Amino acid sequence: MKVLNKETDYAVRALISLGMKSDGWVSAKALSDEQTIPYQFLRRILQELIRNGLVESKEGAGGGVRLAKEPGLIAVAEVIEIFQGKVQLSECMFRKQLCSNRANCVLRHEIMRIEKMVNQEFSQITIGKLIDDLKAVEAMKG
Amino acid sequence: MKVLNKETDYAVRALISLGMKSDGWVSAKALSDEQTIPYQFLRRILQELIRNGLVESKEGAGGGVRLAKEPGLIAVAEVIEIFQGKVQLSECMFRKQLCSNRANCVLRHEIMRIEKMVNQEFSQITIGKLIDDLKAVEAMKG
DNA sequence: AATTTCTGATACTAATTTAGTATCAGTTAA
DNA sequence: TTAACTGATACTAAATTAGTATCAGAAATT
Repeated sequence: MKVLNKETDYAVRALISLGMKSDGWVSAKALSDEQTIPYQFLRRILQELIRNGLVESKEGAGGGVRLAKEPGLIAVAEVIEIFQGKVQLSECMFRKQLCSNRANCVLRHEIMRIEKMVNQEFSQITIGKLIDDLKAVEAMKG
Repeated sequence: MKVLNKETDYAVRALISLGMKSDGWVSAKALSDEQTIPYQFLRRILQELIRNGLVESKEGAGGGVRLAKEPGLIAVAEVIEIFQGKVQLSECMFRKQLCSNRANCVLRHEIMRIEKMVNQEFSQITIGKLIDDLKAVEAMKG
């Protein structure tokens, strides 16, 4: 059971990398090389991040992308939602056969609780936090 | 982002159904009809549940399957693990580029915490509990 | 003005996973 | 001996995920 797919994975890595370079525009090519993410794939991912306001871009030579917000304001939950949609159960688990009244369905209730929990957790992990953690690890290594 | 796939979904439904019939063997055919689960698919799912000791079977005419344990001792977590494997992150998120020391990797640590949490929650939801919840809902409907 | 370096948009193919089907051998009850 | 079952396993189809390709247009550089 894989929690994060490649898009989310690459997106988070790209966001971390962008967050660590505070100045100027970074080209998709440069990012792709640095993080060894397939170039065209990364382009599409960046475009999606741009559409969703996490990243902004500048066209033309010397252009590129950069974070559109403080790293501390970008939660991993947002990234997951962009590329994988909201966490949800199999739609059929609580169907007719077992539970004719969806609204009152206790089972459904149970799992929505878990979903909410997971979402809250991922909301608290921001790109900024990941960068800090990374720096801490780097520092320890000396 | 789908948490449960069809196999898990069908498996849970089958287990609930079996748990509600306390007596005798139920044929895959009967279960398939009752829960409208594709017969051959259900057969494979049941075989997997049998291999994993959640269900036991009797061959031949008049045979079928039944729970091998108390419903209260079968956790949804087990079922998920059988059909979808342990919850895990994308393997690549914490690779070389970002974190050369997997063992000490703080990021990894973060998400393993969430995984553990989810697992604990799913461990507490047993087939027995689901059956009780279902009965409560049925009773309310009058 | 022409060229190069970049993004925007979007269509496409390939690989993998998930869902579902089919078949045959063997077991048990009637 | 036949019908109703499971055991094992190979197969196909559909959907999703991963990755590629292409063309148009924008800005910096020459």
